[in-house]
Amino acid sequence: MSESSKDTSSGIRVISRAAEILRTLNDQSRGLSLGQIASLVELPRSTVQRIVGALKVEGFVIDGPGESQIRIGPAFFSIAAASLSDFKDPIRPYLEELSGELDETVDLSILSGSSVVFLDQCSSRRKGLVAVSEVGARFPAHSCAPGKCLLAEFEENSLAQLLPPKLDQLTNATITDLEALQVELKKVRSEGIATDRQEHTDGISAVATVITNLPRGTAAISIPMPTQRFKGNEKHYAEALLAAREKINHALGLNR
Amino acid sequence: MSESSKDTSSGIRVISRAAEILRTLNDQSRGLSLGQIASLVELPRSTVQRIVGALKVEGFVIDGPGESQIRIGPAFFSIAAASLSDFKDPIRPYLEELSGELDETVDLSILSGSSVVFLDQCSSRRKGLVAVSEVGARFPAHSCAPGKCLLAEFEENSLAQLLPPKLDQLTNATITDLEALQVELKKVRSEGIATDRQEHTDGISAVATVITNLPRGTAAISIPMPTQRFKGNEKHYAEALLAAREKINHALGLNR
DNA sequence: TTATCTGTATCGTATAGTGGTACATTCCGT
DNA sequence: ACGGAATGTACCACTATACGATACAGATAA
Repeated sequence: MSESSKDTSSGIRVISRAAEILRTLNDQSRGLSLGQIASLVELPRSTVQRIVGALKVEGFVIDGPGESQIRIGPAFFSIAAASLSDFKDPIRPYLEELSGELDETVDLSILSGSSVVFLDQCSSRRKGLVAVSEVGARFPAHSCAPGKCLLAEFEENSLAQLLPPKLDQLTNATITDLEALQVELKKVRSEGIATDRQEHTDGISAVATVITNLPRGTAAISIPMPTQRFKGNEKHYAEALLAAREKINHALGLNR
Repeated sequence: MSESSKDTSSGIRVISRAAEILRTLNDQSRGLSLGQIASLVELPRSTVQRIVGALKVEGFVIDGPGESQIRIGPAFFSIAAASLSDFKDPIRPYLEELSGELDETVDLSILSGSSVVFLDQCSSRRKGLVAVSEVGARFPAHSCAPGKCLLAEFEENSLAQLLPPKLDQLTNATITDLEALQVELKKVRSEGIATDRQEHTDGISAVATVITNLPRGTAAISIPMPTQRFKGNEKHYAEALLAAREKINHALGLNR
């Protein structure tokens, strides 16, 4: 019913609050003060201070040099560093192979809330125009190829909760209407390929597909490139991507 | 002793419990069942199930393919991936420079509890014998060069709580006595360099130094190599390391 | 069959987290 | 120099909240 932002919905309240604080901290890599966090997550400062204090003890957050510099802490790195390798390493060889074959950049990414996060990248050795995004970068999911193929894995009706109420417009090709996005995702589901035609960055297009049933969840592989190289070769890149996916699924023993 | 494992000591109980569950999961990268977790962290299964449930909602843990496959989840990656880059990227160029200059592997690591975790690595292009440890790997801190220089940053009396009661012996050069370790650390503090003479792995020696006051905490830079190349050149490598540290401190505007 | 795992659900209880309120500092723009 | 508004830290009565014993369905094994 209507009402409130009882979005929490389930689980232990402190934990969902702590998680929200961590997500908030992660967005602002400059660091935040207790008060800033409190107003961003809409909780009393005293409550935030206790939770942050607890997270600090565990190393999940850390004080920066000065005041108002609370940030994501090293415990996060140490836990993630180990598991991140488990995630990336098995797929890495296939990214390299695909990248070498096409001589284009290939990215590995996952969904984090309504954003795509890039976990790994194989750069092409090509000179001249190359599309590169940083590992660790976040893109709004609705605006890029890997995001769209990851979103396509969800039920139609669960998307509304997942996505923000308003879809940001990044270029004039960005899909900002939920209905239009649903139509697009339907196409993605049937083709197995998502295409981004300058929807995130002018001049850059991309294709992507999804790898499901990985031991740690679902990831996307994408190939971004200058639109000029993409035009006319859409099919070529899509097929290479699907072939790579097939190879990965087979090699890692994923069903589907 | 006395009593209980009230090691928690501070913070919110659920959070320290959740953190312990996460650390436990991270150690066993194969995944664990609720019951297994429960017995490892010594909590009732129902309690573990609620906490794990809450963590699952937030994406911090995820179910693996089958049963008894609870693991670290993608939310961890997505938060860490972004912040990890913030941590590594500013230092990376200097690692590369040092690695190129010496033609040896250079590692970046941090302390996680009583372990060292490797966050980044520049491999030498040298043929033949090269010392490589995986990014994400964990070494007991007392047994390796980066670990010793990170431990040297602590007060003498706080070490006893930080380290496990018994120091594991990995080779017959490993320091397993706390007193002896304290003496060694005193030397590390005065010289600014920690040396590992086959204390972690037979045949491998290493030097390391510490970078303090980084925006996200403290890290170590280390150069592992076959003992045969290290012998007689200790000073050469130590000086290169200190010079690199100076350069980093200056470039990143860290005091000290 | 029984025994032992798996994950899931229920529910009365009191513990554990909550958040108002207050304080010492420090850094602003008066 | 002076408020005013930040900062982080601390206290504490209240009751909502997390706790964990207990139970159930399903799977696997002996």
